[in-house]
Amino acid sequence: MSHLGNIVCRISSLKHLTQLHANLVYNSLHHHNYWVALLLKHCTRIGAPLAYARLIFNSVLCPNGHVFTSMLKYYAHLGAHDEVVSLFRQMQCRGVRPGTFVYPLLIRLAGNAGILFHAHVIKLGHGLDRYARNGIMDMYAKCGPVEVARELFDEMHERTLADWNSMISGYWKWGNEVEARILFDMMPERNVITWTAMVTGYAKMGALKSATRYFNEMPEKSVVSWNAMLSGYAQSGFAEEALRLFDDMMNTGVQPNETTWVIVISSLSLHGDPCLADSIVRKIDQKKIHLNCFVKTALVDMHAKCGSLETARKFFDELGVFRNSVTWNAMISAYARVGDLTSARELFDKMPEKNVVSWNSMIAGYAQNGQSAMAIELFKDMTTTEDSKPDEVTMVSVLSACGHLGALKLGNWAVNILSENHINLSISGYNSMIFMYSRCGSVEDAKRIFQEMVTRDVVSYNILIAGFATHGHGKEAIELISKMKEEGIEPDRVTYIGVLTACSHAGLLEEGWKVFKSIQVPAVDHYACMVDLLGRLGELEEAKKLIESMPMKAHAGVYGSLLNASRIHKRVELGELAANNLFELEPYNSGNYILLSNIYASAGRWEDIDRVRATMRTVGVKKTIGWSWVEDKGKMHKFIVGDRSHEQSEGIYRILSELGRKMRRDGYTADKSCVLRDVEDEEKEEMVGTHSEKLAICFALLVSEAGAIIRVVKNLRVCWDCHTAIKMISKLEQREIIVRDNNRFHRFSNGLCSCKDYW
DNA sequence: GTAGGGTTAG
Repeated sequence: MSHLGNIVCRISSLKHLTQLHANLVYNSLHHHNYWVALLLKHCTRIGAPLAYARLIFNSVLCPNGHVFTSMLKYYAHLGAHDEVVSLFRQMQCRGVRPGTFVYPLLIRLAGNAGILFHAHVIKLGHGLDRYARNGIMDMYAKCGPVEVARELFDEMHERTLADWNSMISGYWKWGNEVEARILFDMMPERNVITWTAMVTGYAKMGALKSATRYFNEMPEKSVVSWNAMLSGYAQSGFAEEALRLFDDMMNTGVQPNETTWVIVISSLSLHGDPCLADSIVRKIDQKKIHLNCFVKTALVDMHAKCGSLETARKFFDELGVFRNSVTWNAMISAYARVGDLTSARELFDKMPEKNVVSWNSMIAGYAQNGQSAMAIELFKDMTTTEDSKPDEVTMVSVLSACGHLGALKLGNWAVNILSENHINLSISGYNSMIFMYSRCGSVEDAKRIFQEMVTRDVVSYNILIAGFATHGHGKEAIELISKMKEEGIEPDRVTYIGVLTACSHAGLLEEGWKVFKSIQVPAVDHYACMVDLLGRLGELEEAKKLIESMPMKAHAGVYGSLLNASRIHKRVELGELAANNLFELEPYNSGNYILLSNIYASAGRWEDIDRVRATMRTVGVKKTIGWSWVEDKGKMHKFIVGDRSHEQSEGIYRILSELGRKMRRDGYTADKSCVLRDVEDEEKEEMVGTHSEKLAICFALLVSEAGAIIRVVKNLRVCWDCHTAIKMISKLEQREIIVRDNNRFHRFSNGLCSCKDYW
């Protein structure tokens, strides 16, 4: 027995626990209530896996109150509410009556199931026990309705300190700062828990000044108080302040506990400095601190964010059965962040119990790495599973993916899901809706959502301004600057990029200059926008002068604008100048070679085009593939040049040749200056050619209802030849065709296009 | 045996 006692004292891992268990089995003690209860207690403490705890529990024949209680605690600790309820019922069936202390425990840990227990407690006549009474009140304070908790509180003849504290933390939980403070001020006496609750409350709402005031005023501080203050800084993103406070804490002589380490490590993840991360790892090693799964998970995240993925993975693998869902999620999002979607998906599929965050991480991973269609696909899987319901974060990714695709029907479907699931939106939720609508070509809806918002931030404005810019609404974009200033929101770098782009697309030269001059310290991007604006309108000398006057080095965007302007105005020498700079700055961007070739083509300098082609071959740069896509019945259909892989290809090409005949009849000839075309064997094709946007439009003509608006998205610029062709199609077919290319909308109807910036 | 602090996703 004393041998067993020694083992029990040393239990700090699953290995020790299994040793003890094996020992008990050897001594035939594993049926005994005493030992089973003890084993289960340790299971809870070290977070042993569910299957193992169940094995231990099931080995006892007649569990007594202690065993049941230990198992209940284990389930409650896991947050397995259903198991708690069913085990409690089992306990009643077996006629095991637990001591009164079980009730507050269950009520506290069982969350919403607590109401069930409330009834039981009353029935069993424990209603007046002060622990049970506090437990019930605390349950209502935490799970709501908090008013019921207040009723119980008011009914009490004498209140303990714990009752006051429960009530205060209840109010904080529901964001009621006023009531929390009133109670705090009314209290006859306070303890460290009361003070800490106030610090936590203010820290969680981001009111760090108030939090600090209470923290400094409190008569005594515990580790928990320090942790509350630390996490306040960490949660608000003030990593450096948190680390400074941690130093203060160490100097005061307070021993950090595991929670402290979790907070400190997560602050370091925020900070992202590998050196600091290393130093904390060394400190932990030196102090031989016991690392629980929370600390290890924090370490996984920290290494992923500022060390290396390999180290993170090593910690992840080492955790083995101690991994919880957060550990998995941290690792999944680590892979997703760096774009390693294969590894992320592998873990995601392997993960035993996924929660919302798992889904969100994976969906966001796809959405942020240009895999919008996959993001939506995965979201559809999510809606068919029982385990997790989408939340705001999910929908932000989904809406953003719909926006990138330009899938309006899918976007509307996502908006419906928002209301069906009663998902409340914060500013970023509304922002993603504005983004979706404006990228899907529906500026009116984007504007409507923007106006509906009660509070907006700089991002809301920037998204709407960018939306106006892509639609060529220059004046409206400019107006938003003064509107945001009236609202007390300062325009930032991105705001001005949007407004200047809008001026450029709308041809507003004077207004653009005025905006540019109002920027206090213009960045390179602002110069690039200005060069674009001047260049498009033919002020090429002025544009060149502006580049020469720049206080900083010009980047590719600046020369890109100049090159594009040279193409528009057929200025060979200026184009060569811009192109040569670009070939140095970004030798692998094929677009620059194409633009230069087009300039040569317009001047009839065909041998120079061959030279550009040769350079491309030497450098090894391949022409970027252009693709277009169209939404039909919630599905995206994607086309590349000369695509014949679509199942309705036959119909598409039939429409294409019919259109070709009609257009030739009306005097259409393919533009020869459109050299280095997508298709190599151009002669073989029917007149309209096979550019992807034309195929996409023909597909839409084939499947959509007569008169419906056709929406096509293209990843590159719509070429001049296509632009002409689509104008003719819109007139011939009497259809409105909206094409979004990489930065603007073209709205074709009755032979005209809305864009004012296309030459 | 009551009340306060922790890791992941946009």
